[in-house]
Amino acid sequence: MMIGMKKTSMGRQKIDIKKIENQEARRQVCFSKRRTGLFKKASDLSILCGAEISIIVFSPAGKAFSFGHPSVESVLNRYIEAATNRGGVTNGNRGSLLDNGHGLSREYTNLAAMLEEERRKKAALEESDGGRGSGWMDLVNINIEQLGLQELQQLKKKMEDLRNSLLLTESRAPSASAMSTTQYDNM
Amino acid sequence: MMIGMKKTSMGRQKIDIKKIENQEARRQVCFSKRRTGLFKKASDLSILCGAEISIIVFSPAGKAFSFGHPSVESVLNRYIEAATNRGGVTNGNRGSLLDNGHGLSREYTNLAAMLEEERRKKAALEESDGGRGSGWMDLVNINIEQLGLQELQQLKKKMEDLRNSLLLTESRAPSASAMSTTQYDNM
DNA sequence: ACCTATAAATAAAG
DNA sequence: CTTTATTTATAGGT
Repeated sequence: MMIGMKKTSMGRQKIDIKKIENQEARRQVCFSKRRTGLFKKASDLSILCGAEISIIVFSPAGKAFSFGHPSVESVLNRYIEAATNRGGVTNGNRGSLLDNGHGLSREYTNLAAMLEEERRKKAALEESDGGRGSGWMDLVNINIEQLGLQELQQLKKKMEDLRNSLLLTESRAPSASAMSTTQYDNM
Repeated sequence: MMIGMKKTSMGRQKIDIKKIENQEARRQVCFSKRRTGLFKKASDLSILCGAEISIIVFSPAGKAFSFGHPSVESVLNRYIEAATNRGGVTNGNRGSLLDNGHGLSREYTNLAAMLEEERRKKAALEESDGGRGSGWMDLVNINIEQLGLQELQQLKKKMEDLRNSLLLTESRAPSASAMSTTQYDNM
């Protein structure tokens, strides 16, 4: 830089890592730039080290963006599988459902409680249906309290398989990295 | 820096973004450093902009690491919900199952096909069971081909709800950011 | 794990 | 979107 030349920019300023509030524009710009940077870093990491990565981001406005290598779905599948095979994950997040480190009886309790809760939800749902339902759903209505641990585990696996086939089916030809800017309607 | 002082480091070197091979140690170090950096960037973004973020990373060795704000599970739930409500997502990834942009009849076809496949899987599973099963699973055995679109959609939703309650239940008290280094056994 | 020199990301402004 | 000045991330070495 030449001596005596006036600065034409104040350059990058240091900012505190705390929520940007009451500056809609500044926050939006920051989000866009940093989301781009984050996805770039993820891409670099996956290429350099051959790591599999999935990132999902919701903007403050509620738009969803995602990055995945080889794909979001394949990584989520692998994660869910790993968690399932382990019987749970311990990831440091407070309130994580997939809470590991319990014995079988505890797992049984949790499973039964969860299914019980689901049964309540379903009942409420069908009630709100105003009795218009054809009743076919009752076919899935198992008397959960009667089931043993092994059966609960089988049901769990079955539901996981079903969910996988419905939502998270293995992706095909996932050899390259992919970036995406999926946008749902603002929610 | 003092004049005449010898450089004690060659500083950061420029590297190409291509897979590091045949240098196990270098790749491992790179992975650790960059994973840390990636999670830091994600944390900064979530704090600065109030964004919700979930990151799942599998190391080349197969270890899983995750970051989530407010939690991995809550963001995955929101993502799956958003995809479900839309009837699918369009995320640029090749082979994505949640492929949107089709009419209802096409969705029906896909759903029926998926459930059909699931039926086959289940049959195979029960066969490998050697007939030891108590048969309770048949209660869930619906004649899928007979169902209409609306019923398939209800079944889909039901299965999603069940899966959510089994694996991705809403996390409690997820007000703060969380970093985690979940480790499964190498796979 | 820690250090240093340099590459890369990015805040503010145009 | 582009430029610029500065902060931040990190490759290689110890």
